[in-house]
Amino acid sequence: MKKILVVEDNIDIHNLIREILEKAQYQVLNAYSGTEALMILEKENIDLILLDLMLPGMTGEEFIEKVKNIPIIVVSAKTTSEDKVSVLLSGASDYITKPFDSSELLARVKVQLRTIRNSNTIELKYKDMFLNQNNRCLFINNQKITLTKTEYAILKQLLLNPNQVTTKSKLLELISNDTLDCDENSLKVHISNIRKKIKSISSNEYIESVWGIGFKMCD
Amino acid sequence: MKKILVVEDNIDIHNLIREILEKAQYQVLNAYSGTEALMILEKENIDLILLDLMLPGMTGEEFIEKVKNIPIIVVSAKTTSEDKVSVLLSGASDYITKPFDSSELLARVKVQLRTIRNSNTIELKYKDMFLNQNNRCLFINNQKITLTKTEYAILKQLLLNPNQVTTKSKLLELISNDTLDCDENSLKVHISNIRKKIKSISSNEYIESVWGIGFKMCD
DNA sequence: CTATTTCTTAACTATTTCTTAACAACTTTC
DNA sequence: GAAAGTTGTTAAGAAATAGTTAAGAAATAG
Repeated sequence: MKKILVVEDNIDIHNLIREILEKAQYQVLNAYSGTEALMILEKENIDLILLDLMLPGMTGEEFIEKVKNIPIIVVSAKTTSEDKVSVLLSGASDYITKPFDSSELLARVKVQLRTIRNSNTIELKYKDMFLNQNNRCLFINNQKITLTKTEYAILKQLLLNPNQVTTKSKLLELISNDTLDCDENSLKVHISNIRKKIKSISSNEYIESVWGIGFKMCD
Repeated sequence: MKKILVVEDNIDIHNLIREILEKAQYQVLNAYSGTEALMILEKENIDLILLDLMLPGMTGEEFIEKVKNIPIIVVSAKTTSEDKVSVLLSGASDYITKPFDSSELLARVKVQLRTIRNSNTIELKYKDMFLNQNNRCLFINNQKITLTKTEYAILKQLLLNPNQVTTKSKLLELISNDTLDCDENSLKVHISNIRKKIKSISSNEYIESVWGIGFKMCD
């Protein structure tokens, strides 16, 4: 799940951008000034910055020069070539003029996020559920759930075959660490624990039990 | 000197672009069709492609999909968002509409040429953490931490794959100097020592353990 | 060769995860 | 609708893994 920092002081435009990005399943962080944005950058690992040039307290160029190694897309009302050129040369990766088309914004966001370093996230997706196979975290509605090794193994199996029932014996085989020291009782507890974790952040049901057979992802 | 391949069948525009680029000290190679461009790509080591969409014989999208790992800036007369979006999503890195401003063209060319893949000064960064690869120093919040060889190797591995779990065995392999004289116990001590050093200057947590698997940089 | 730094080992503690077991709740069968 | 079978929940203790510390071995620098 990619983290995008939106730096824009106009509330309406800020909310518009956030809505577009969240609908496209990005995690959005918000800053309303350059200094606030810099503070967030210290604490969070941001994949991309969307920046309005006219900010209180600090110019866009000053901000851009302080940021290293994170792509910046400038979103600005200034349409002249001189503006674009100076921003691009000072370090921004792209420049979009307001008013912008949401699909073009998303396309340009994607371009920035598909660089070599960002291109290797393998995610299993089901409805609004994302299982990141690189860091073994589950995201639902952009909220992170940390899974144990066994819980991860179970969910991965279910998500790999979302429309099929996975039998209890198949799941048991999966989670039995080398030797077979694991019974059906244990599996029930794991399933229960996964559901409990999910329930803490979402009211939806995700794991459905198939009586006498096993489990599958809900339709 | 960077090599730029210009793919454009209109002679006048082609010459205009070539002039602009050559004046800016780039080496320009010329193709007047998609097939010709592909032939050149096989023989030359191209850093960037400027592509007109309307080509004889092959559509722009077809061409883009055949090119791997070379940034493409599309230069097109089509100005609609749909055109831009489809081209950007199919793999182009940027899109400029005709008529274009020469300084903007040059700025966007520069942006593409300064991407990670083209630069050799990869400063490893994570949140407010910088790993200097020349002198093996770690900077957090501008304060310097001196790392040992092994500590540096571990941190470098983690920083190269942010948000990914690096397995214990992978780390062990990394730090085992030639021969395998290093066990899991030792790794635990190194991690502990790195954390202790970091803790002396920052209250943030950086290295997170993933139970049963390995370690990763914190979210 | 000596002094210093770095690495490994080992013993121990702390923490997380897994299994067990008892029981409650629900389905199916007769 | 009672009995048998299956699933769900909870809590506690067992097992596995992680973290800390200190001391001596190994490597490196002077």
